[in-house]
Amino acid sequence: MNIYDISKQAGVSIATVSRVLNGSSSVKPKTRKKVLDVIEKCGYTPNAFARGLGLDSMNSIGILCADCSDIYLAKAVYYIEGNLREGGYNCILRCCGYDLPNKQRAVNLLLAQRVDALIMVGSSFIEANPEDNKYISDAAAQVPVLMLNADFDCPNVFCTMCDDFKATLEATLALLHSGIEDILYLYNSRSHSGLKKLSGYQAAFTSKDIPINKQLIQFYQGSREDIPGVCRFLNELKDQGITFHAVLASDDMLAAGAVKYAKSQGLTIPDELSVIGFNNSLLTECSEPAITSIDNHLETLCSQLVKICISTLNGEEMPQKTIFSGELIQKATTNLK
Amino acid sequence: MNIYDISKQAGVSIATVSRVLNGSSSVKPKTRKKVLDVIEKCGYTPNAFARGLGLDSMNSIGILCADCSDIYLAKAVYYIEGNLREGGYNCILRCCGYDLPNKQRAVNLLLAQRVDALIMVGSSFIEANPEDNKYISDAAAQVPVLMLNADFDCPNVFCTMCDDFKATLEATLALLHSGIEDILYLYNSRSHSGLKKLSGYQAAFTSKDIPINKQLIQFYQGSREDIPGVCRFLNELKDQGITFHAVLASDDMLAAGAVKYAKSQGLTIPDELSVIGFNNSLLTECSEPAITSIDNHLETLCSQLVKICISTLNGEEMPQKTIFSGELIQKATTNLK
DNA sequence: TTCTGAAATGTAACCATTTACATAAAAAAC
DNA sequence: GTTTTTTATGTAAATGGTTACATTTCAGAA
Repeated sequence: MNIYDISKQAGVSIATVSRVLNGSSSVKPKTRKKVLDVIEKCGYTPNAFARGLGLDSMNSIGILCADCSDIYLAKAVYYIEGNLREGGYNCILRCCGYDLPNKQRAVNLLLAQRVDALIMVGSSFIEANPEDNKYISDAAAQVPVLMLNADFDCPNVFCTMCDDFKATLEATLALLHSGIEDILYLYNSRSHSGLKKLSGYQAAFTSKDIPINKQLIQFYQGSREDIPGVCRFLNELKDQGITFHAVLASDDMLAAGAVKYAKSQGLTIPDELSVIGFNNSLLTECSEPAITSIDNHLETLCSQLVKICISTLNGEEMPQKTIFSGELIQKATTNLK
Repeated sequence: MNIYDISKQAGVSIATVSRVLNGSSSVKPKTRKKVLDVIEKCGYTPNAFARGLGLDSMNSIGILCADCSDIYLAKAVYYIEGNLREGGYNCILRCCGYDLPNKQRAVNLLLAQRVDALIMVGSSFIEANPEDNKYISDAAAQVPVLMLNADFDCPNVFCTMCDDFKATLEATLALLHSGIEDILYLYNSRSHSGLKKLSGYQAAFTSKDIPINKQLIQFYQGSREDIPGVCRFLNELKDQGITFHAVLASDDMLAAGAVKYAKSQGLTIPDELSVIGFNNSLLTECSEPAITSIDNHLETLCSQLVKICISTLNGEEMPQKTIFSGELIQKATTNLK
């Protein structure tokens, strides 16, 4: 069943059938109806591959994501997919982990699938060594590249992000203002955004002329899902004599681990330990007490990103960077002024 | 840059280039090298659309999921995508919510994209009214349909699932054996699998000749992410005079709400309230105490499902149903024998 | 009625592959 | 050194759309 069959049965040419299907140029209402009736009767669906070949596009967007089972990235993928769907696009999803070769491979495979654009979800796509980011600019030479929560300067790369630096700066200042100075900064990702948060933390101390205790900057190497592991890690720090009265974590999972740590030590929250997480995810509500967290308006970020994506594909000129502010959502693990 | 350009530069025919690219029939090593060198030099990538048109396949699988931001479904999508990727397939992801029209629409759009198979992630795809499931059998008439955690009898539909009935039966029996009879069954989905769990719960009582208190079967209508809402809901039940000493929840989010409820009432866990969740997700570890939960071996389920998918596409005869057993993972919210 | 221009429709080229079949080259058999 | 068989390669016809351009149709003007 192809366009020829339809054209024969409707007694028109294939061009007319095609026009009816695409609503491109004008077709006489009577003809349109005749064609639509035949299409309906036959249950005909145009062949997407042939259409793709002719138009050089199948309206599909490649979504790259280190790990779509991550509670935060999953939400991002969800919002992005939803917005693209609304816009009439298909999403080809590829999880690629955190290693460069896999990321490169994933990009190449998506480009080979002839996606219209590439969306990189999460800051893990930017490598510390600038030369390693060639894979991004190479991709951008072929299709628009959209990055969520990453900051990368390159033509045809569009970044939509939360100002992690500012958000962390403000959260740290809020803790300092409430009189807590021994704040543990706990992070689990050396990604771009993890480091921006770290500098926000540091900037807060600098702005107050308070020296930074390097022991209070700790990197957690364990699995991203191992909350008991985070708890153990903090207990080990404590055993090493490192003391702190607040934990500022680069994500909610680490914050949840900190809450568990407080429980294991019999510390009251927030009096003896304040905890601030990042992303304001479901985990903040699951934990008891509910965790204060920095919300980065993920839904807005994603809808904006997709808007830019689609507009760019339609040939509109779009801003290369779109930056939103984070927002500290106070819950029960802090007692800030 | 197309196959003709390559064939010209390599001094061979396009058929030979095609054969080199596909490794189909034999090509003289010398010729192969010559062609590969030209391909390499030109950075040529075959046009996936033309390939799709010729082969009537772009090696892509449609993944349908009610909501890929759901902590459990996201993991399923992750495992499925990973296995498909390993097998050389692309994933077209479409979230479609829980309503029939959207599900139908999503299926049709994926079929219009000419996917090789359709994977439905989660039990939400089966409608209560059998007639409404025609959209599944219609789809199965075109491509293999694989269902995760759903049980549907239809040619060309392959189901991979956990025996929710048995798992819930065993969990309920374990509670009964430890002397708790007023067990609240709390669920938030009238999906297929939600109802199977319910019947497991009921069967446990029946097998022990204990009457079932209908007040202890409660449906939570709120959002799937609203843990405080679950807590409020349970408090309302308490206010209505409904008492219980255990909560068996159809997922971990509800169980986390139950733990919050115990806190709000000052009940000790597990002495005054036992809690059992479902899925053994990250939430079980985030909650304090960690929640006893039924693990349904999602990773195994998914890898099996994809294996069946790929084998079926390769023309192998595969079993229509694959059933695994769940496993009760004891943590700190129960004190079972 | 004829002319003019716009609207509707048709023709045919093009998109870039795969592959059945034909043919040429090489290897094996005689 | 032929003939036969096997292996390697080429030719050309699909695959099923889109669309530039050519042609027809038709309404309104002269």
